[in-house]
Amino acid sequence: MPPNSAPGRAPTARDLAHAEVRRRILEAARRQVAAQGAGQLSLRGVVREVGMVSSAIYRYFPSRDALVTALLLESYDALAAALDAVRDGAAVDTGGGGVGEERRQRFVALARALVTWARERPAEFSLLYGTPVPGYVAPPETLEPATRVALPFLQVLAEAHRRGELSEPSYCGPLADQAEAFAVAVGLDLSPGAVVGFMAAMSLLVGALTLELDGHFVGSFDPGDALLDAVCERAASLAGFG
Amino acid sequence: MPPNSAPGRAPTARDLAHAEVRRRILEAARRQVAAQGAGQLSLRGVVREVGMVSSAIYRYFPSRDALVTALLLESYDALAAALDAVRDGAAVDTGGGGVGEERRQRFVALARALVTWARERPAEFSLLYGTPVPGYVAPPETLEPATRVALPFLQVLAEAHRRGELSEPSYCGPLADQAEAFAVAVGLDLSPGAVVGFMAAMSLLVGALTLELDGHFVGSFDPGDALLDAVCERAASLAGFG
DNA sequence: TGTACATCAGTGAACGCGCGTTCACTGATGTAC
DNA sequence: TGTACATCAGTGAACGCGCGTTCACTGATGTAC
Repeated sequence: MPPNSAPGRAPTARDLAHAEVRRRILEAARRQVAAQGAGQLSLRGVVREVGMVSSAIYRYFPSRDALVTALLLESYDALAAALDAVRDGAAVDTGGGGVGEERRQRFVALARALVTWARERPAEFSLLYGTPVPGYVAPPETLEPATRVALPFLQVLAEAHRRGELSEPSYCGPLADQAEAFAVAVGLDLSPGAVVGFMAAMSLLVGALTLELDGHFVGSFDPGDALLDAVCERAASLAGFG
Repeated sequence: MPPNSAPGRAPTARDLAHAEVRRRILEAARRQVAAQGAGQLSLRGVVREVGMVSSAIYRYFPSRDALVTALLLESYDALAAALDAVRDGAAVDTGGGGVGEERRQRFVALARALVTWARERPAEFSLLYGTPVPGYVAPPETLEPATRVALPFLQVLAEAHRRGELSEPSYCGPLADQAEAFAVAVGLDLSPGAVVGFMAAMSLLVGALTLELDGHFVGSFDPGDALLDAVCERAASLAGFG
C-alpha cells in the first residue's frame, strides 16, 4: 500500500509496517464506530487512539471519506463471509417438513444469520444499511461488495427455483424487466417473481432491524428476539417458500 | 409559548409574535433538513435563515435537541394526518374483488400513501425512521405520535379481523404475549397473528423505503416505483390479507 | 388613564471545542550503482 | 559491500471553519395599581 511499492516484488519491512498500521487504524475506526455510531467518526479521534499525530493518517488514507469507504468494504466483506459460511454449512434439520423444506430452512438460516450479525454490530449495520454518515456518499466500488451479501440468499432461491419449489407470482411491465435484468446481472436463473420476492424479503429484514436498532420496538416488542424470529420466517415466505 | 404567558388568558400581541417566529424557525429548520439531511441540522444555520443572531434562538428552544424533537413531532403529525385522510377517504374501487377486497385495498392505499409521503420528503422520513441525528435520542414524548402513524393501518386490520377476513397465523410464547399487550395498548381487538402481521408489513415498508432512499436500488430497481408498488401489495399480504 | 415595575425579544461579543486538511521538517528505510 | 540518492513515516505547528451555548446589555411590550 505504500505509494511506490512495486506490485510484483516481495514486501519490504516498510510495506509490512505500513499494512500493520493501516490495519490498526481501521481497527480503531471500527471501535469508534461501534462506540459512538458511524456519524461520529472523526479522523482525529481514530488517529489519537492509534497514538499518532493527526496529520499522520494521511500516509494511509487520502481523506476521511476514503477511510469510511474502507470501513464499508470491510463490513460488507465480514457480513458476506458470515452468510457464505451459513450457505456452505451442514444441511439444516428439516424437522420432517415437506418438499423444499431444506431450501426453506437454509433461507431462514441465512436470514437469522443476517439478523444476528446486525444485532451484534448495530453501528456497522447502520453503516451499511442506513445513512449515518452526513455528507458521505458511497462510491461505486461499494456496489459489488453490497451485491455479495445478497448472493447466498439468491443462490438458495435459484436452487429452489430449479427444483420448482417456489411460488413465484408473475409480473409484467417495468418491474419484470428490472427483475430479469437483475437476474442476468447476478448470473443466476431466477424468475422475476423470485427476484421481487427476494427484494421484499431483504426489505423486510432490513426494515425490522432498522426499527429495532433505532428503538422503535421499545415498549412493545422489546426484546425483539421473538419478533425478529417471526420476521425471518415471513421473509422466507415472501421470497416464495411456502 | 412565552415563558410567563397565562394559559387561560387571551393571547397578547407578544404571544402571537412569539408563535409566529417559532413557526418560522421550524419552517427554516425543515427546509434545512430537506436540503442537507437531518444530520446536518445546525442551530446557527437555521437561525441565520430566519435572520436573527444565533443566540436569539434560545428564546424559542432551550437546546438543539429540543428543536429536533419539535421537528420530529411535527413530522409525525403530518404523516399521521396524511394517513388519516386516506383511512377516512372515499371507499376505494374494489375492482370486482372478492370478500374483504375493500379492506385490503384500503390497507394497500395506506401503504401507498406512506410510500408517497416518504419519497416526497426523504429527509423527514429518515428523521422519523432512521438514525440521522448523531447524539440525539428521541425523548419519550415522541412515542405517542409515533403510534398515531400506525393507528390507521391497525384500524383497518381490526375491521377486517372483526369480519373474519384475515388469515392470522397463531403464535404462542413471548411473541404472543407482546402482541396481545400491544393490542391492548392501542385499544383494538386484534389477534397476535394480526399484530405480528402488521409489524412485518410496517417493517417491509420501512425497509424498502430505507433501501431506496439510501440508494441501494440504484443500478437495479431504479426508479423504484414498480418495486415499491409491489411491496405495498405484499405488505397487505403479510398483514393477513389474502 | 397614567405610571412604575416586571417580563421578554433580540443583540453582539465571546468561550471553548473539535474538526479536516496543509505544510515544511527530520530521521529512518529502501534502491541503484 | 559501500555509498549517494530517492522514498516514505511520523512530527509539530498552524489554518480556517462552524458549532452549541453563555452572558450582560438595550429597547420594546405587558401588567398591576
